[in-house]
Amino acid sequence: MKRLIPNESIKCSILSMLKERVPDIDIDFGAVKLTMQLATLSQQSLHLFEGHFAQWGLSQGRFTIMMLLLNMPDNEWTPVKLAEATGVTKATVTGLLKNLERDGHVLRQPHETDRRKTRLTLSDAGKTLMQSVIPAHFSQISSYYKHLTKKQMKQISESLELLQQTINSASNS
Amino acid sequence: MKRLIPNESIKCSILSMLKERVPDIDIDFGAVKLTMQLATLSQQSLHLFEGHFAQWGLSQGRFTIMMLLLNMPDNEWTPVKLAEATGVTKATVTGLLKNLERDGHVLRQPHETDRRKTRLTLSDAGKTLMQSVIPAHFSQISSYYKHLTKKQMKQISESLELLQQTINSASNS
DNA sequence: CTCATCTAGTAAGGAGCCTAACTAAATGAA
DNA sequence: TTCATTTAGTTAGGCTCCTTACTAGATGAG
Repeated sequence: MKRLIPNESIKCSILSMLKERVPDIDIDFGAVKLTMQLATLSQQSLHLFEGHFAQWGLSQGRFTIMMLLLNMPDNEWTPVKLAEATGVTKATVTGLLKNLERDGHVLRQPHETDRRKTRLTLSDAGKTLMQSVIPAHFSQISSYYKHLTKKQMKQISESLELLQQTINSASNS
Repeated sequence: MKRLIPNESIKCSILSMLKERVPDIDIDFGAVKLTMQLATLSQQSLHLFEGHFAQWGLSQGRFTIMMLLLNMPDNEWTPVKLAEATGVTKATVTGLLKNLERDGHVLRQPHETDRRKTRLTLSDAGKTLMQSVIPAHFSQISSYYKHLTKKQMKQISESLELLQQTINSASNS
């Protein structure tokens, strides 16, 4: 399991060590604990999703790109538009497209009027793949939450929303 | 901002597209939404932390390793022990150590009795660095949550705990 | 003692992310 | 028209992660 976050027993040791080492308190150890919890969860959830996509030789990034190409063909997708839509650099998109094209999922065609641009589309094979991935993927996901009550789901969603806001304000400061 | 998750407006389009494309319901769209929320949050929080560590030329992985070497010297740290403690492969640890040694933070010494092993310690420079990173890092973290109430913190922590369990049972199935 | 096996660690190569620097094409102000 | 600037996209090289395959040393059964 991909973590790079200390395991539980070691996390505890570190926390108690911290309390000795940084006793001058402006530090809320509740916040530190929460942060560790969040970091661990984030690692694990992303890893879970990656494992998911790996079943079909995809990854989060490859899946997202193919999802966009599949569902919004009117958009005349280009690498730059994909980069903006997914929040990743142009160079990263280039790399992902290179492999997606190599694997026969995506086609790169020159744009008719603007010769700088590249028009991106899913190949037939790519479309077929997505047709089988999508139902499996999303029913798999929804099965994870089967044992949670509506109320729990709501609480979790609210908490994630709060964290989202916290992180956004932190990122912009 | 590193995401590789579609932005909000596109996420909405995808969701509505999904409802047409996969109408045979065993799918709880609440769950799908929650998953997207979790994925986005995970990406962003990890990215925030990375930006954090980058202030001192570190990364999550480098910081974790140095934290372990600093706080638990009795442990006679070796690459294998680090890999176990952090949940990452031996090969990954080798790579991280290579760079940490190159940057003068960590020392690799041959083990006295078992010549297969490598004894790992922080260099003086590494210790000094951590002495300045730790207080700054953790006070920065705790400042993020200043505007949250105790009650909110508690709710968030519980939600993360629930998600943690959900993910763990999903990973083991 | 010997030899198969286990353990510690590294190497090679791939993927997904980044930044910085580049080419080629379009645009627009003088 | 011309030439600086902007835009689209790729390349090169770095980091962190992975898997697979290897070397060297320790261990233990016969």
